[in-house]
Amino acid sequence: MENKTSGIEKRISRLLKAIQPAARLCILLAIGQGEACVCHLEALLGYRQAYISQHLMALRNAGILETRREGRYVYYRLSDERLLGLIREAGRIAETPDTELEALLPDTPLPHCCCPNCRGKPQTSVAAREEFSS
Amino acid sequence: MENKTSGIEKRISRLLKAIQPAARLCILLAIGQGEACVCHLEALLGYRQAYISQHLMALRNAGILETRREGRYVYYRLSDERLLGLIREAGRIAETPDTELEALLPDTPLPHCCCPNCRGKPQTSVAAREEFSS
DNA sequence: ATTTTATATTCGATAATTTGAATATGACGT
DNA sequence: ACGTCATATTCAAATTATCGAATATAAAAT
Repeated sequence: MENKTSGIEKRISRLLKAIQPAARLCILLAIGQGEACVCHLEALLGYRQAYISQHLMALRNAGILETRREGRYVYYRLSDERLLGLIREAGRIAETPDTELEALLPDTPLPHCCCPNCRGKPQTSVAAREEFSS
Repeated sequence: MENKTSGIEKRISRLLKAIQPAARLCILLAIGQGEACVCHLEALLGYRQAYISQHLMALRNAGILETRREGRYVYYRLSDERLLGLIREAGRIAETPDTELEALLPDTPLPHCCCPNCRGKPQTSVAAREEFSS
């Protein structure tokens, strides 16, 4: 294959490939502009711990996520906030009403999460998230 | 795997997956806001015809490209111009200076292209594209 | 020290993607 | 009708991604 591709598309390709799997989009949206620890994502998204960790590792290796350790908890945050905008724009193009996406962004205490940010705090209607999920 | 993913991420995922391969990004950038036929892409990108057609088919199946037949030529265009913005934003996030991306967008006559748009027209500096490509 | 809790890593089987090669189709010129 | 040019499709092999299962590490609690 005589490839005339400049390196730029390859970088974009790597970025898109890293965020493309649905589970990773969920994770990124769940983290949003804030931070989230693994147990939070576990409680929010209903995936198993190891599964989430694998995706987090992939995203970290791609330079998309950064971590902060605090005791036994590890908090993940986006290394570039523009990523959220990118995903939102993709959502618009994919014929998603913007409102639906917003509903996925919240960063609120969860009943089944063990992390300091969730424990003992009041719970919002967002936890009703499980309802409209498959 | 007890998946709590709503359908939105899946739609985004499908979109990103469709445009993610580097060859498809090249194709989409080559088409730009205008139109391009297969032979044009062939001449511009240096891929083989069948290879390009395969990617075009995938993009068409994903609803990203539309076609217009004119004689024996088939012209492809983006079904949604916002896709270019999406790719550009991804380029920015992937630490690509915007100028580099712009250099990939032109829609100019090519020396080795047989299509009506290229044949017989003067050639611009853009055909020097082959130089800085791998 | 040992256990528990939170998170990370490794491994392997299955599934999906990629890409070249060969071939097919469809339109035009002769 | 036949050949040729532009494009599309099919097939299969090689590569790569996905995801569950098992296990490892790291920090706190006991």
